[in-house]
Amino acid sequence: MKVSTRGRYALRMMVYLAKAPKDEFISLSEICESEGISKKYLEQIIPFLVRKKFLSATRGFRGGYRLARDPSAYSVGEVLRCTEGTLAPVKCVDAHCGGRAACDHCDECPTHPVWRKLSEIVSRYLDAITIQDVVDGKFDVDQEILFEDGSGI
Amino acid sequence: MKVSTRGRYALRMMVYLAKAPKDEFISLSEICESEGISKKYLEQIIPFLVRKKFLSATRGFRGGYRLARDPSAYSVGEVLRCTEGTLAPVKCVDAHCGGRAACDHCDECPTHPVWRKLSEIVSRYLDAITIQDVVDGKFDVDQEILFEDGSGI
DNA sequence: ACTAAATCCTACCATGCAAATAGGATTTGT
DNA sequence: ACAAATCCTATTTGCATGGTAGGATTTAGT
Repeated sequence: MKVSTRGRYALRMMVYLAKAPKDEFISLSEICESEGISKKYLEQIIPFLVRKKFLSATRGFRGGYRLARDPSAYSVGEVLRCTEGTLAPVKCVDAHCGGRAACDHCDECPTHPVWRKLSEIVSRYLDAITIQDVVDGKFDVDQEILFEDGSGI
Repeated sequence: MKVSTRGRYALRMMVYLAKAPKDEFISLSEICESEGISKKYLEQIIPFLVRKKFLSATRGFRGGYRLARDPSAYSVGEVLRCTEGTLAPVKCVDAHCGGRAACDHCDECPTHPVWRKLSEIVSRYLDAITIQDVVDGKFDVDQEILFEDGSGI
């Protein structure tokens, strides 16, 4: 039930960039030194963020990275999903497999709804906070956002 | 961000036992056949549940396992914590390390509160549903239970 | 054109852990 | 004694995480 370093590093990087002056490209060396993350390793995580247009990059002299959008336009959830692949706590509730593929008896499995709800709760929380929120230290989310269907959880 | 088979198997086993006639000892063979789980593997997970008095066991002829308490007296959270070790999504919010040990700069880390809140949310949900709830197919939890501090999340 | 600073790309390695298997020792009711 | 079961301790296998290495490519400035 752990978030891997990929997702954690990615999030820290995005937050770091969000704090930098708007439109300024920050070199990977600076990010890694400040955050204490292996440059070679972060270098390996970044392409995912670039490919999804979360970051824009310039190469060459004075090159680096910056956020492609406003910090308030990223949810933490999408950043993590981008690097982790999924936020589902078990394979069989993963949207990628259409809710099956992993096991062929999800319908009868009494524990399946537990994981589905858990997945929902996790996603709702992480999708409700933005990179800007993290910068601002705001983590309390309105219950209305989390429970917009009005059906309890 | 995955729950391992240890936790999933343990939960399924507990639910299976909860459905069995009260006070009847069920052999591991029966459980494994019904649930389609490797006997040798589940045999390895069980000691944790026995040690924590979640299950009681009898050895020898006609031996087996049964729940030590009423199904409504177990939360899903404690079962998972027992087998998974922790439900914390990152080391640095793990209660075992007292909130540090993993990293030495949790105080300044802007992402730390995200993980702490996430951990809280996950725990609150899983601690609010019982094995009996799983048997009954009840997974909707009152918002009051999840947000008992009245402070949003 | 040259150079230095940077991203980009591809491959490789090492460690740990999940998941499962194996083989037997022990207990217990009949 | 026997059979059915739990208990115990190793061992194996595979894979993902986390990290390293080396170089190719791009770019700005001189």
